[in-house]
Amino acid sequence: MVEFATLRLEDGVPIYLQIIRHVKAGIAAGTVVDGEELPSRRALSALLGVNPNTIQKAFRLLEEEGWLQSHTGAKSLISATAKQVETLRKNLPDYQARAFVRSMKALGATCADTVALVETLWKEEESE
Amino acid sequence: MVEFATLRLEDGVPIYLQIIRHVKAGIAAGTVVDGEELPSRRALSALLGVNPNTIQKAFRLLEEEGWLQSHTGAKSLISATAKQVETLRKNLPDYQARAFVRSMKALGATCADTVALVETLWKEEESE
Amino acid sequence: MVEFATLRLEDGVPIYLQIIRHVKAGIAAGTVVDGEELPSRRALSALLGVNPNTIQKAFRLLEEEGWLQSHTGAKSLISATAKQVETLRKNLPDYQARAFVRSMKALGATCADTVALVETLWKEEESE
Amino acid sequence: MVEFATLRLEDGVPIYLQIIRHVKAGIAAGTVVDGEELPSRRALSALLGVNPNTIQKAFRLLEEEGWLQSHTGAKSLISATAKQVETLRKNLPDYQARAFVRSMKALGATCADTVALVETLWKEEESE
DNA sequence: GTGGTCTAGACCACC
DNA sequence: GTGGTCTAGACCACG
Repeated sequence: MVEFATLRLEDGVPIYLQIIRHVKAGIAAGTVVDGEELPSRRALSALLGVNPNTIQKAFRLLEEEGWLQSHTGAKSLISATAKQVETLRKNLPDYQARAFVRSMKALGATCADTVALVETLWKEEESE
Repeated sequence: MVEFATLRLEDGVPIYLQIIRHVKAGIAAGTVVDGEELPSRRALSALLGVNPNTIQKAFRLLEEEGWLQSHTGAKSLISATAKQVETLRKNLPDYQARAFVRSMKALGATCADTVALVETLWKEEESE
Repeated sequence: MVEFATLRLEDGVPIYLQIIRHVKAGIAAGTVVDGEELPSRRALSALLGVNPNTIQKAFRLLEEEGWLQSHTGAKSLISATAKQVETLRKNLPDYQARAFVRSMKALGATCADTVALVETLWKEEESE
Repeated sequence: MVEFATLRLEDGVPIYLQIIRHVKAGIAAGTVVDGEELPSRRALSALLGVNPNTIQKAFRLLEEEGWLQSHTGAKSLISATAKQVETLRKNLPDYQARAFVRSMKALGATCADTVALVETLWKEEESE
């Protein structure tokens, strides 16, 4: 089952895009594999506190792009061939990480500072 | 004059927010100081390829938060007291890093993975 | 449903202000009452031939002044307590008349001229 | 000399348009006649508390429409042939008065109410 | 030239 | 369908 519990929605970015990116990023990272189940639209809607229509939109777009197969009355399943995954991994250059590195540089931080900060916060988030 | 040539606009995040962040990052980094001029709305609009109105919105919000002063017919000036800068310098990197850590966790990455990724990208960005 | 069919947009005055005035006039006249529905942004936009955003601005300002309540996905409703209506009924005609008197004086008209003009136009408008 | 002392600038309408309308309305009303002097740009700017550029714009447009003749170093003079005045009187249907009558009707006032209100306010304004 | 505002159209999230 | 927001372009007043 694709995991959404750890997804924190960010402000200013369309929610349906964040959901799509989350799924794609999981596929690229290998934590989400072909044939895996997705939560039902209703469950995900409740989990994220978002309108079912918005979930529906994300799922529809994912299906149109071929990352998802959904059959009425059954759960949606991830559909990712090795080739698709390969392409994704190349074309999804981990925007967030790259943007993060750039912004830390803009703030004048060093690589060591940044790594230390990440490690500190990682532990903090763990204990929450 | 505050520098914007290095700003690369990211897709999916409101442009005016990216401009605000860029200015704040400059202030926090110390490359932008109190009393410094900002480019005119038209100049910045042409440089970034966005509508002057979008720049206007970013500047208006920055003014409302007290980071700049603008007077009709004259250039806008950065307005940052030492105290404001201090606060910003403390909170901004932390805020960015926390969002990044959360997104990496959501992808199922480990702390070690993340640190490695940051170090790799840091070097890549350096050589560009 | 608040009626806008009789509203004739005037040139040289911001459209959103004319819309605001029309709604307030309706409330002051008693033809628009508390709890009444307003047309949707799209419907009114089509009726008046202006951008939906302009309607939105008028409605937003009316809401900020407490003359209506709007909830996403539902129609906007007029919100006018008896006290608010009373105040409006007293001040609005006076305000409009004062501006008119000033402009007629500025043209060098006499009081008698002005009264005659008003009476003439009143009849003209009646027969239309 | 064309009189501007009684002109009260209204909010929301471009200042240069209000100045143009004031002059034209004076011509149509007969209180401003051919050959009459206008105040200097500087004097009018000071009187109305408005930027000289804005006065200049109004004068320029009036001249382009043929209502004004200006010669460098001399005062501007009204230029209004009988025919022009006739045309103006027909085409300038006293927008303000008509708009005022309409708005009072929208407020549910009667003709008598309105006339009484105008007379009251006329005296009030006089004593100021 | 400068900043400020109004109108316009497209897109988002919600019912 | 609804209201809310972002981007866009033109115009205004000002120095």
